[in-house]
Amino acid sequence: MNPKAIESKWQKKWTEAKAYESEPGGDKEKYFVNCPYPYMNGYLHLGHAFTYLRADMVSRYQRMQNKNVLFPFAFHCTGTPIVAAAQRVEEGEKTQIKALKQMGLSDTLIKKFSKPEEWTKHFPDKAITDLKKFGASIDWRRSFITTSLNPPYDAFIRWQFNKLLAGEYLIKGSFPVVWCPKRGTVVGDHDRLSGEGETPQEYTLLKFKGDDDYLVAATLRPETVFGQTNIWIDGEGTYAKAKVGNETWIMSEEMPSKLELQGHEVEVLGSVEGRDLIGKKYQAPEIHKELMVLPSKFCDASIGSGIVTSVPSDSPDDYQGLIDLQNSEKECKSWGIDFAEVSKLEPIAILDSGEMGTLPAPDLCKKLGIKDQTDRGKLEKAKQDLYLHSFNNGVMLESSGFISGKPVAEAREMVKTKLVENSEAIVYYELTGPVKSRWMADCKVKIVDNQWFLAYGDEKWTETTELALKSMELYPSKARNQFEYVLQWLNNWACVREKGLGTKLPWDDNWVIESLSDSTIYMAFYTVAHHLKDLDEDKLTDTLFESIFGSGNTKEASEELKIPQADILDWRNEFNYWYPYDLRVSGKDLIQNHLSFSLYNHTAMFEKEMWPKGFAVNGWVLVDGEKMSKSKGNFFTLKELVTNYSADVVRFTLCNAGEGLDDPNWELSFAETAGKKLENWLNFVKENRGKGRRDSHPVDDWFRAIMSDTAYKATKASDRLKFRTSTRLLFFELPQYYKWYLQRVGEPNAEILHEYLSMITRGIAPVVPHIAEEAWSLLDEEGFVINQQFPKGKESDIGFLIGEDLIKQTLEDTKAILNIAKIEKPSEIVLITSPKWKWEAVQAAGDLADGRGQVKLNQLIGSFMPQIPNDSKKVGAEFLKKWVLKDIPSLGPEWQERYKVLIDEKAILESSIDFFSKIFDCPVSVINAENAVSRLEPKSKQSAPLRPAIFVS
RNA sequence: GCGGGGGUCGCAUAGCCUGGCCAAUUGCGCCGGACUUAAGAUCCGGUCCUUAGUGGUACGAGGGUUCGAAUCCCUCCCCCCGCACCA
Repeated sequence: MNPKAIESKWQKKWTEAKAYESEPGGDKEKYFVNCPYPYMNGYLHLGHAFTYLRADMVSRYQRMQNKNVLFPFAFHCTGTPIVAAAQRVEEGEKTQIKALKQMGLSDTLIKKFSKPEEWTKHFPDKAITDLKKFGASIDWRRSFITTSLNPPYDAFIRWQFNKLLAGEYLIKGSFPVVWCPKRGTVVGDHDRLSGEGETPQEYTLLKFKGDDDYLVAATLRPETVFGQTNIWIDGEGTYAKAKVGNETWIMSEEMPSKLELQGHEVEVLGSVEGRDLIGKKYQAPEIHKELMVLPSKFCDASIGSGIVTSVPSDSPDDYQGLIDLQNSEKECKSWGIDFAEVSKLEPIAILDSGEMGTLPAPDLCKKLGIKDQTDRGKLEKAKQDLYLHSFNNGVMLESSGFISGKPVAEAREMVKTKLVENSEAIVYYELTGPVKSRWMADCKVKIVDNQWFLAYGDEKWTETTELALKSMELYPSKARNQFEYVLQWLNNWACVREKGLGTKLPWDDNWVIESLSDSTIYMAFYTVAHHLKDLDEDKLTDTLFESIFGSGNTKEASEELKIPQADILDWRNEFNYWYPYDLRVSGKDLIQNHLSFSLYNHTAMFEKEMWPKGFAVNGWVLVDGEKMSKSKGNFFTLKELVTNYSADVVRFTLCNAGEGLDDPNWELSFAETAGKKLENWLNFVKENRGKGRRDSHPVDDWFRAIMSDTAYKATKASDRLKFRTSTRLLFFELPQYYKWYLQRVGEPNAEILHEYLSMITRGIAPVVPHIAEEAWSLLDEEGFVINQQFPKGKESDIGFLIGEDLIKQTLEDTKAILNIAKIEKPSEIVLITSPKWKWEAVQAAGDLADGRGQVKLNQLIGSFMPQIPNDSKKVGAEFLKKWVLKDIPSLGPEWQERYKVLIDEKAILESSIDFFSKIFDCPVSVINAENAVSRLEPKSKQSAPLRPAIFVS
């Protein structure tokens, strides 16, 4: 039977049996697992599949641990990408249309994709089909899409935001964004032709007061105002004169429009030549000294404000610029400035930067041997080094007024605040580098007013959230470090947008709630989604949601909304039954936003008992060690993979790809051979079911112990979501033991064989449910395998396994020796077990060992030599030295444990003489070294406990 | 730069937290054998070097702690993820 047929057969049966439709109640413990819904601008791909498979495996595993499991799923449509893509289709943009064509969409269909609604219909439908074929154990009744296209969800989000506002988790403010002036929109990283990663950077724009105008200069280091000596300007450049508020400012020609975007009223009055400003004096902020305007070459009228304040003590550029002028009277004359006055200017020490001293810029310029201000390479480096060093180590000196004694980092904020309060400066933003939008325009910084923020920066809220994190289980536990860091670092999050799909802000419908903010507590919505689907829109009110999820009174809600109170109570109970969720499975990239946001919002919206119980994070799927990407041609959709390989093969390969935080690796070679492996298992079950002998064999117990041990380990691994480990144990390692078992007993015991078949079938069911189900039916077992118990077992103690290990080891050693000796067909094999005194020696050593496992040689020899038979004294001393002291004291507790029990090696080996003779096809005998004579004697000296000497000829 | 996770015998993976049955798991690949007209599949054996056995070298590089280090500590090199208004 081909795997596809098997898969659809069982999928149909599961659906008919409503195997995954979860209802609250019953005696079982509940388990609620979920994963982030996918964004619906394309088909599900390998990356999605990995995370969803993990959730699915957990769901199946927990079900097999006798729990009532809920695993729901939904689809995300909020935000700009769908709208933007639809817009591009509308405009007939070629790359967008080509992309859709590559997805296999017809031309007529693509035309429909100019409407966002079409995306939100088409892709979720396909995703459901794909996931069903993938064998996902999802309760589809509870599915939904986000945004105002789905009224119940829309209303749910409105309730959330009203409640957040009431709880003062939402605050209002302004916010700098990267802005495309051409398109009039915010430009995220993926909307850029160049300049990815560049962001708005906050500067302090210093104002220098003149007679009837101001010069403005942007600085990153406002604390250095105390060291200002002059003002730099581009003598060759042209500047703009503009009215800003009630003042007249002189600045670069680019700047008025930037200021305007940043919320200032600006009117350009005319222009000023840089040359005309040189030699003039302006009053510097904070220090209120008159400073002269001087020309420089590093100043560029097209960058920033085109004007720079000069702090030669701490800025290499400024220092070098000053030195250059002071070195050239001629240069000064040509600009018409007073050379004598320029010569008097000296760096003013303002901060102690530790090992770089109090005048770091001059020192550094001299040290690096900078020629002049055109020596850009060296100057840039000096600037970089100095900036970081001062920020991290600098402490302000006495000369720096009210901030003296403060570290630079603190002083910077204080100075900035004071200057702004005194109207001697404003806060101003520049991009960290040039950004070009996809609409070919140079981007600028815009200040968005009236922006709403989720106050993730709030200390109290963060504290509560940290508490929530503490109570959570994380998989793998290593991920906790990252979470702890993120909670510290998260700042207020701008949570509304001017454009895109989504839910309108309840109190201001000019704003749409942003996509990361409308997906923080929706796991709660799953619990009742199917009940709210057909409710009239006018009943979807805050009252309703508050009575289901919050502290609302159900009777009052019932009267107000004309919904039977029993219904509301049912819904409320269902929420209380499933919530909180036990586990959310996600990619590790969501730690720093979505998962943390979700935690914050849970603490804001729900009582402590409803806070999430677990997060599992995983890496990003690689394909044969490479990142998956469309351009590399290794981009696979879930659909094509399932079509090409079958669901179980994809599941098996993905499960084998990796676990933990590391990036899982999809191996094509594994995928190619996985189908065969699974088929072999089915065949194996078919051939072996009902077989086996009825009587018992000494090795049976050993294999039972191994099976139990394997089951125990597999359960432990699965509890930690390590399904690869668990599958390897059951599907790859246990069969290795089984092989050995067969080799030893010839025919397996019937009961054991059945347990073996059943155990592996149940054990692999979370990973490859279809094949497992088929195998289960071949075993003539009752019910679905997906509802059976996952294999249970217990850890077996070493003592129990030791005998079989001895045989295995001896077999391997014998083979190795034959190999080395190049004996193809031995005529005789004698296994010589170690004499009793050697055992006693090893045990004595164990007894004498101190806490760290150390044994003193003379002590051991002294106490033990008398017990050694006379004829063995010499050998005995050697043995003690070589074996006991070399190995025993240096080996750990487990090793010592092994030798504690005196086992009868001879009996064990004798019981397997038949086994050995069959393998080597020659007579095999076992003797104790004490009885070794003539030709066997020399060899017998090599015998050691659990390591018999082996004589071959 | 900052924060997090990593680097293991051709490739991929386990082991590391809690040091000692660790020349180190498992899958793939490769080599040899059986079966077969042949191929595939399957099964068996091998896959660091050396040796009628217990040796050497080796877990990114270099130091350190220890009787003992893949495992603990330090330094360096390299790879991945994230650094925000974006799903």
